Amino acid sequence: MIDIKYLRENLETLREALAQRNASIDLDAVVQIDATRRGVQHEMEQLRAEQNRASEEIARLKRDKQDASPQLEAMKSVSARIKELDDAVRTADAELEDRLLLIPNPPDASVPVGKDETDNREERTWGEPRTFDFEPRDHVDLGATLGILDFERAAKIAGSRFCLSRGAGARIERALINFFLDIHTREHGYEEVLPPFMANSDSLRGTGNLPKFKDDLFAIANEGKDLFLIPTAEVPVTNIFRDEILREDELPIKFAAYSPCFRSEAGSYGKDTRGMIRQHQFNKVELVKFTTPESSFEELENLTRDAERILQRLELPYRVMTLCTGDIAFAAAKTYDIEVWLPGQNAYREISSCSNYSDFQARRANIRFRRGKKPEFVHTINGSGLAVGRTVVAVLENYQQADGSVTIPQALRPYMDGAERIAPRT
RNA sequence: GGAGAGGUGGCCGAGUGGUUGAAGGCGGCGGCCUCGAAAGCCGUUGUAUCGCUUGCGGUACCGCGAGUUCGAAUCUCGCCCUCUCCGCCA
Repeated sequence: MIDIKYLRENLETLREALAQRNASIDLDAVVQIDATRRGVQHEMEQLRAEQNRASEEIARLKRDKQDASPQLEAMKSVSARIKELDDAVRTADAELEDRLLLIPNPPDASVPVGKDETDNREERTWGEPRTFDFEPRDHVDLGATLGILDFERAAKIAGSRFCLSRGAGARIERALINFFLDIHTREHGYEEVLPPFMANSDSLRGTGNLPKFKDDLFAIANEGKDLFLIPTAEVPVTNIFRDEILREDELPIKFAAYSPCFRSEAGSYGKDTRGMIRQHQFNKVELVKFTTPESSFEELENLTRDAERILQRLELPYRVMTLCTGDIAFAAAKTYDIEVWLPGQNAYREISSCSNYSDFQARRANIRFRRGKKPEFVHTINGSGLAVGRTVVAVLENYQQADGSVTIPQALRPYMDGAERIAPRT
């Protein structure tokens, strides 16, 4: 959430930043509501002060067994007026909050200005896309031949955009989860957490998924339940410290969490319908950091490198893109996308998105830390480390052989009972 | 799902209509004492917001929301959450 004080004092800067994001927000209306609210609130507080003084007077008179009825009579109208003003303040407060919750995070100055994904900037590439002496197949073909990915039966069970993994397909998914968590906890210093896979609306508001992106979520249908399936472990993990004040010497706090992720994909009809690139449910290991404001951009660099290292260990070629102002997500101040090479699509595809949210989520979720007298908002950073389903896709497509079998990456073999390849079912 | 108990400051824990932002304790910070430390003693120690601004003052906050009242941590109603017992259950 944007700081209302910042909005008041940097109106034109903010207007420009939001324009670069292609966001149309009526900032003047916000300023107007804020001014009205403060005016009414001030008037109300003056009256309350008067009421408090009178109350003390009345208490004193009663103690002394004196008549207080004139004071009581006089305060009746003051009390009524306070109630009116209080209602007005509440109304203005609610409207102000509604509007503030819909204002995106202004992009950091280092973010390239651009209108859409074509303006994203390539930061670096790693590895060489492999050249095939045969026509490489995509993971759907490979998965069918190998008998490890069954989309037809998944559709029977749950509908489109689900996958049923079998045998080595299920096994490699589990192997990757363990591999990711082991690297991040043993080598990168993250603490493993296993969070709830459902979260309430306060939590989703904290991370910025609500109120604006309700349609992207699956809500639990039970009557009266305020619960949603999490779209990413970022939601429960970021909310671990909601409404808490941390100590400076605890920071940075680094969590790695496995969770399934549930997304309605409401806005993506007809997009990536083939295979397991875009599913209603997928596994992911998420990295989440809580940092001081001055260290957050450095910590974003580190977190991105931590995610990249997984691809390096799996020897999968990738590139890192900085998202431009027009492509960056609602809550993020800066985002790097890591895109893995997929021979089946002859393209780089996103496998991790690493963002610095600055104090945007911390303000919404009220996550602070203390150094000196005043508590300050922390900065939050998170990124995939990595999306598991898409890693399966990348491994199958990059490690496929002419006979339809798939070699298992060296780093993964200890997690697969030493197996070296996945062979077609006979 | 049924029955009961309870939600107060960083933590524990008093308070049951009127100097209560809230006793007391713990913890934190500063000081005294000491060669140093511990113990002991003294002092200090919430958050948010508004207004004049080295500082000071106002207002709000005792799970959340509504109500009664001149005045609510305290009384009434609704909701949420936690704990204990029973039932069901991986």
